[in-house]
Amino acid sequence: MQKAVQRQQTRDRILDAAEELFAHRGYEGVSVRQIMSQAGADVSLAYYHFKSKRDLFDQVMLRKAETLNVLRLEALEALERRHPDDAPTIEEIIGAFTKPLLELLADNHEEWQHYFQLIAQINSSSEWGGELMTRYFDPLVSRFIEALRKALPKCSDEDLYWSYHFLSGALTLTFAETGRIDNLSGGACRSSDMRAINERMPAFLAAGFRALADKPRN
Amino acid sequence: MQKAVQRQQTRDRILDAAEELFAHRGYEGVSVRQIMSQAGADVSLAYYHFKSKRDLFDQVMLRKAETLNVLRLEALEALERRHPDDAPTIEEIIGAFTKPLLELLADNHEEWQHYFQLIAQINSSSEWGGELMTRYFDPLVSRFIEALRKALPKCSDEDLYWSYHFLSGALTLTFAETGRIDNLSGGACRSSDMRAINERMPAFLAAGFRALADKPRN
DNA sequence: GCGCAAATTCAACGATCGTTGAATACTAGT
DNA sequence: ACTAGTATTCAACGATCGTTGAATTTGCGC
Repeated sequence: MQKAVQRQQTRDRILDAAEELFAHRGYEGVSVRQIMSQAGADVSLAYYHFKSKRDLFDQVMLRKAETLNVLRLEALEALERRHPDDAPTIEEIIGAFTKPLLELLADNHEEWQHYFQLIAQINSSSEWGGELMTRYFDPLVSRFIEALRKALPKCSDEDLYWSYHFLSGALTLTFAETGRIDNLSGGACRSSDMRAINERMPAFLAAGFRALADKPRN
Repeated sequence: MQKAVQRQQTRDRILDAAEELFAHRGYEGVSVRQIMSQAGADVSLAYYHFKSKRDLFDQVMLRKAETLNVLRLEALEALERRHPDDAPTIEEIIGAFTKPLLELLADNHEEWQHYFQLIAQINSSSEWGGELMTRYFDPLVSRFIEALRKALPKCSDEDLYWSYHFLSGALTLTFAETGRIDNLSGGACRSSDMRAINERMPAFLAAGFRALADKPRN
């Protein structure tokens, strides 16, 4: 086996183990030793491939963030290409924002579920929420908000950003699949039912956007 | 000073310090030593008042959960008393769910902000999300869902629980005041602007509920 | 004011933490 | 086959972790 190939394989095994454990127990809840044990390698190998525990965490975040941003941008641009003159509906724009997530989960559920759980934790963290989410996802988010602004020309900036904020909360919680809804609904709903989510989330959120955009301000 | 009084004061000082630090850095991110240092007491005093670190955490959760559940239930029952025959609107029910939070923040912002940040982290945690939130809040949540079901008689259980799930995500993120929206909006919105939240969140979410309730299923 | 129990401090346990430098195994290029 | 450098392992550092038992201070009832 080529050495460069093996290096990348080891690196990925470490990142996979770190991703799963960080998603499950949080950054501080996992030790480098536990990660390397799950990766099947010596502790100090982590410090050969990464500068520190924090750097390892950042690389976990970065790895899939790029994939995610590319797919979401492609979905949005494809949608806009289908609407050269008029603006797409809010449902379609939100669909372009969520569809890539659903497809990634359909292809490789376990892997991406871990990542989405990680994002949900970061997003709700008062310590890292601002900095990390901004760094990795805000450029794309701003791009989506621009599309929404075009589709809702009467909507004020303030209403637009608050609407997106509500969307963000619903989205991250839903894709984290924490099992909350399973317990609460007594089995009527399942966190992992992506079809149910796809049928409901864009409609629910689009109606919210319109409610704020159309509502007269007092 | 009475001994029983001083005991309670010390206990509360420990709980306050733990609440703030847990909210900021998470359960694993804080050591008992740091908590007791902030509380201005010896480390081992934590184990005189509480069984373990985990027990201390549980007591932090429990303390305000009861206050919160009582206030929310009162708001809902007051609303239902005002509607002896007809059902309240969705906006009113959601308002009864969120209004107590806003009022608690208005009275004592810092204290309750810490608690809401803590809840947001728990709610997004795949490890504790199911168990802890269910234990402390599900009875009241079920009560609210009953009220919503009455106001939306045509809505299926599945749509109702998914709608509440989206509400839950939007709510916990919003009240955690992570500062995400401040960064993203470039200052147009502020996480701490409770008036802006009160004007928008019930309207946004109520529209979502109606969109799912009225939408014909395919 | 004395005694007793409750509240608090002191000192320390073994375990685990993140991290590092030196030693070893391996493999690609010659 | 030899070498050079890359990947991996070994052994250990000081710091900090959660927790505990014994010693000490404190304050109320008699």
